[in-house]
This record gives sequence, C-alpha cells and structure tokens, in this order.
Amino acid sequence: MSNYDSSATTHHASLDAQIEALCDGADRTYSRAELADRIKLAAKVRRPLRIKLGMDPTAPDLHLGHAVVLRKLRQFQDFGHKAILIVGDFTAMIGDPTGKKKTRPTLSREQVDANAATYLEQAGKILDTNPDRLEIRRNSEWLGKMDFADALRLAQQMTVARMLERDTFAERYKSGEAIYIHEFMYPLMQGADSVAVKADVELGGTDQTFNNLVGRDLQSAQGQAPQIVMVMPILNGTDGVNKMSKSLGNYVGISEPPQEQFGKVMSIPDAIMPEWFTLCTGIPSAEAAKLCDATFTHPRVAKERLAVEIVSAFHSPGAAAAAAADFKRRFTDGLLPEHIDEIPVATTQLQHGKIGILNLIKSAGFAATTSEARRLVEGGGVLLAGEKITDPRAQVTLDSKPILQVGKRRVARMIIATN
RNA sequence: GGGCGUGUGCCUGAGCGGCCAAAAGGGACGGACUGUAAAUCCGUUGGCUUAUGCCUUCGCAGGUUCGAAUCCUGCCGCGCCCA
Repeated sequence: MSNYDSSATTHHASLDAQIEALCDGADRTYSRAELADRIKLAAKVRRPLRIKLGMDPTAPDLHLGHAVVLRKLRQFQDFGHKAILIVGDFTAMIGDPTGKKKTRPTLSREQVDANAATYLEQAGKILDTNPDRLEIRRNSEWLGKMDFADALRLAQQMTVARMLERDTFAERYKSGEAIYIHEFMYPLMQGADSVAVKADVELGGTDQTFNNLVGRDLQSAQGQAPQIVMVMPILNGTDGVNKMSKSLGNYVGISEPPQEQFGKVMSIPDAIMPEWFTLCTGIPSAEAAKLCDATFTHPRVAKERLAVEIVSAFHSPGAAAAAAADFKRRFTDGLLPEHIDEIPVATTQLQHGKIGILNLIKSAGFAATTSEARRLVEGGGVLLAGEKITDPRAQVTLDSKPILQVGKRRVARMIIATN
C-alpha cells in the first residue's frame, strides 16, 4: 500500500521522534517512559516490538471508531514493528461486559473464519498486511486448551474488589443490573492472550483500559516484561453525542460507498470536527486547528476537507472528489444525483398498468411497511417525477420510468421489470 | 431456600378494571429554515390494499369479569433483604 521506512528502528537519531509520533493522538500510555525504553531496547537488539490488538469476530463490520486504533497500529507497523491481531473466537463466547448482551452464542469455526476474513479485508485498508508485519492468531488456540484448574489459577490473579473498580462493573453493580461471574473472566482471558503472544504493547480504546492493564499483571506474574498499554480516545459518532457504534446507527462504515461516507461526515456537528480531524486523518494538528477555526475557514469547507480525507483513505482521492461533487450537486444545488439506480417493479405488482404509491415505495425498499409508506406520503416527503404525492391512495403508472424520491436521500428510477 | 419488590412500545417512564394502541420525555423519521452543522418550529412514530373498521402488543401461560396493561393463580427474568 503506502511506503514506509522499514529501517526506521535502526536510526537512533529518529527514536525520539518515533516515540513522539506514536504517543500522538493517544489518550494515555501506561507508561510513556516504558514505551520509550522498550523501543530503544528493541532498536538496540534489532527486534521489532509485538503490538497486540484484539478483534471481536462477532462484529465484522468496521467503522471509523475501529479505524482510530487500527491507524495507530499501522503507525507502529510503519516504524518496523509487528502487529499481532488476536481473533477473539474464544472470548466471543462471553462478550466484553461493556456491551449489554449478556451471553453470546458460541460461534462455529466457519462463522469465525468468515467474520475474521471480512474483518481482515476491511482492516487491510488500514494495516500493512505483509506477513512480516502482521501476525494473526485466534485465542481459542490457548484458551481452548485450558481446563478448569487452569481457569482457577487465572482467577486467583484477581480480586472482586479490583474487578469492581472497572467502571462498567461499578456502574452496573450500583444501578442493580445483573453481573454474571463469567463476565469477570473476560479481562482475565484477554490478559492471558497477552501472555500467550508475549505482547510488548497492547492497543485499545479507553474502554479497554482495565482489560489491557490486567494483561500487565498477568505477564508480570509469568515473568514476562509487562506490556505497555496505549489507549486511544473513543470516537464520537455522527450524532456527536454517543460513541460511534453500529447499534446506535451513528457510524461511518469503512466499506461503505464513497457517497455514503461523504454524506455522513458532512452531517456531523461542527463541535466534533477537531476530534475527527485528529483521530481520523493524518492532517497535522496546526493545520487542523486552522481548519476548525471559523474565522479562518467556513465550517462547511472544513467539513468537506474532512470528508474528502476520510473517503480518500478508504477508497481513493478520485472517489472522494466524485463524492464531493455529487454531494454538492444534490444537497447544495438541490439537484438530482448524476447516477440514479433503476429499480425494476415486477409486472405482477401492476394492475391495469398502475401501482399504488404505497406499494411502489415499498418495492423500492424506501419503507418497510405500508403504514410507514403512508406516513411518508402524508408527511409530504414523497415525490414522483418531481411531483409531490399527497394522496396515499394514488395509483401511478411507471410507463415514463419516473424518478421516485422519498425524503432527501432516497432516490431511484422506477421501471417495469422486463421479463 | 424464605420474604419483599419489579418486568410496559426503539429507550427512559406513567398508567393499577372500561374514556388504552397505551401519558410524558428522549431518539428516529418527514417537512420548514440552513452549511445533510447547531438552535428553533410543524407533523409522524404497532400492523393491515386503502378503514367513524379489523388484527396484534403492556415478561410467559392460564383464570375471574360483559370488559384486564390494570384483579387472581402458576411459571420465568431481574433487584434488595434474610438464611
């Protein structure tokens, strides 16, 4: 993909700069001094550091929030270090207690493989997938071999009081929510992963701080040098309020089409632009600050730049430019998009050459139910061939291949299926 | 194991025999305004071939009643207290 200086670790003069760069953007590093020592040691003995990151094989759809950590991992790779991606196929049986789901079904090997493949395909847009720079392991490899006695020994490393320090547990305990004993095992398992792969550094979001720090303790107990823990800030979602997550629907997916990504970025509140610039783009902080200062840059212009950067990273600069042009055309100039998908309607749906507007909306996939379609029509959000439809009982013809618009974003040309 | 609570629509949360498809807020969606920003305003927010109509919903299963989300019984989940 992009170039990187594989010999960077050997340039002693650049080590301070490396440390500086690696810590940039991180929320916290436990500790920066240890990281500096470890990097210097690694350079001395010409050994790349092992940078661990866990992935959840139950959620293979990556978004910008995941990208924050992956970008940091890529940065380590570019300095010559090795990324260790842990496929949490075993830990997936529990699920990180952060989530609301209590117990997850065990995934079949095939499902894990499929999800991991999807994950890698997306992560590959950010990571260096060269085998010298990327090692992939699944944690069932070692966790699956442990017996109950092993598990007990693991559990002996932790006290209930310590476990309850973790904010998610503390909150749930206080508010009377259920906490199951097996959830306590999650941090321990994750820590065991660090022991198993001999991690030098573990990356994660700030919500992983506790889990990652447990790894340090377990490694120490095993006589290993404890991993350095670096946690990245949690990216706010497009709503600007909640952390980005698929279930909240406030995410920008890594593999979404350019226009989709562009539009979503344009919809974020101005207030979170600085955060997005630093966590999602490689734009130097000084430049980003200037972009986010309304006295220098109109917020819309700054946001366009942000959107272009993001789309470029996951697609291409060309795709980003096209998305920008399309966005301008549609939402600034209020015109129809250049390319409009055609959606065929089966002839069986037609009666005497006509179809009810509600069914047409459903056929286009613009509403899930007839009632929803009705509400859209009654709310004045439906246009057919540029004409507003206000009567939910309207029967329309598709002979002229009319363009159906529902709301501002849903547009399609409705045609009669040919077969 | 025992006692006391609690379980409502996407979420929070009222309702405690009929006026309940179910208050209120949030979120979401549509519209106005705009920069697909913020703020504000308006509308909608279970389903149904088109409805002063029907069906489904208030943890699950039964029961009482002309009629239940509301009362009773059992079961399940969660919390607290006692053991």
